[in-house]
Amino acid sequence: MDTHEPRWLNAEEKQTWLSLTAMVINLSNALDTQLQRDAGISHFEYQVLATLSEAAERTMRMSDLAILTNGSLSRLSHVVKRLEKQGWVRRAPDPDNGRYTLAILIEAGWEKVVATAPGHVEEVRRLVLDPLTQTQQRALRAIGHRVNQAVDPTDTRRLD
Amino acid sequence: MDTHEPRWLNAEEKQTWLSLTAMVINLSNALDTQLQRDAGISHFEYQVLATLSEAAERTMRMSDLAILTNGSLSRLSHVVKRLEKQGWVRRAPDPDNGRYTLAILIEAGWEKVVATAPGHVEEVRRLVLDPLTQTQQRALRAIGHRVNQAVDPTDTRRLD
DNA sequence: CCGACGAACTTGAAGCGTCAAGTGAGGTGG
DNA sequence: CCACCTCACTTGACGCTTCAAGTTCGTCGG
Repeated sequence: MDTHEPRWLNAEEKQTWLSLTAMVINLSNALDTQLQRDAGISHFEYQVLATLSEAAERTMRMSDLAILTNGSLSRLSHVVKRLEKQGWVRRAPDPDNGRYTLAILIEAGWEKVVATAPGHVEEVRRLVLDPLTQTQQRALRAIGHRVNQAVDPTDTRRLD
Repeated sequence: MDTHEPRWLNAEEKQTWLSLTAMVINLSNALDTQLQRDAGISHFEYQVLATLSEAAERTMRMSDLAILTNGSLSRLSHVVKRLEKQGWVRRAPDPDNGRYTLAILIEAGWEKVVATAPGHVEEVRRLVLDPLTQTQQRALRAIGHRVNQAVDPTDTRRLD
């Protein structure tokens, strides 16, 4: 086999890594499943709706929304088009600067969030918050911060 | 329109949650990007090849492989078909029981893993292991274990 | 034995994300 | 004041995952 032998993973590091990848995939699946079952939307669609629902005027520029939802602009564009077709969101050019597009959560979309959020929050509690102690939650915030910094050092969101 | 008002997330819980979802997405993207760039394969394809490379005889039943890679059997079936087309894997019915299919890593696939693993491990170190202290790594293993148990209580893999 | 049932896949179609190539509005330099 | 450039998207095609239906192989009851 190889003879470069890079800094290989020892048993504990491997365990850390397996544990993390399993968690990543299991969580994604579980949340998508719950939202699909109870609300017929994907986790990303929910994130878009929920993020808009908390924004001033329930309105946000597409590019800002893309950053907050951790998605590409292209992905967001496709998703917002679908949400628009559902009658939950509308788009309008930013009057301050025609290059920007504003995504605006309209009434039916607000109602969708209100109807969906409680069940989703319950699931988040059940899968993540409830099984963890306060100390573990604090540790998880710090871990997330470190990893997110490593992935994208220019990310300056208030996620500490 | 609800007045149930479930146990809502407080500021810290919300921070924990945002931090975790951001990490989940950032990590998935970063790992897929690195593997795609350096080896032309997806993270899931790598997981399949790497898992097979560590199995006895470099052989595993499809259903066991699906569990270890956290994927559905259908997804695995499609992926293994592609890997087979690449000449990295072959399939054969289990001689002990014709209902099972064995996935077998052949020489070219082993070489692919050997060529790809060092760069991937480096990236895992850079993004996850290096930024975290020993204490945080221990905490992350425990957190992963708790969350994975919550998602699937029947999961009995040795992921402690 | 044989017929029904279930487990372990496999397949095809449909939907979502990505990537690359457009479009159109706002600067900016000459 | 107009050519050019860049930014903020938008679009279309392609690839991958999912979901629902098969198919095949054992097994178990009669």
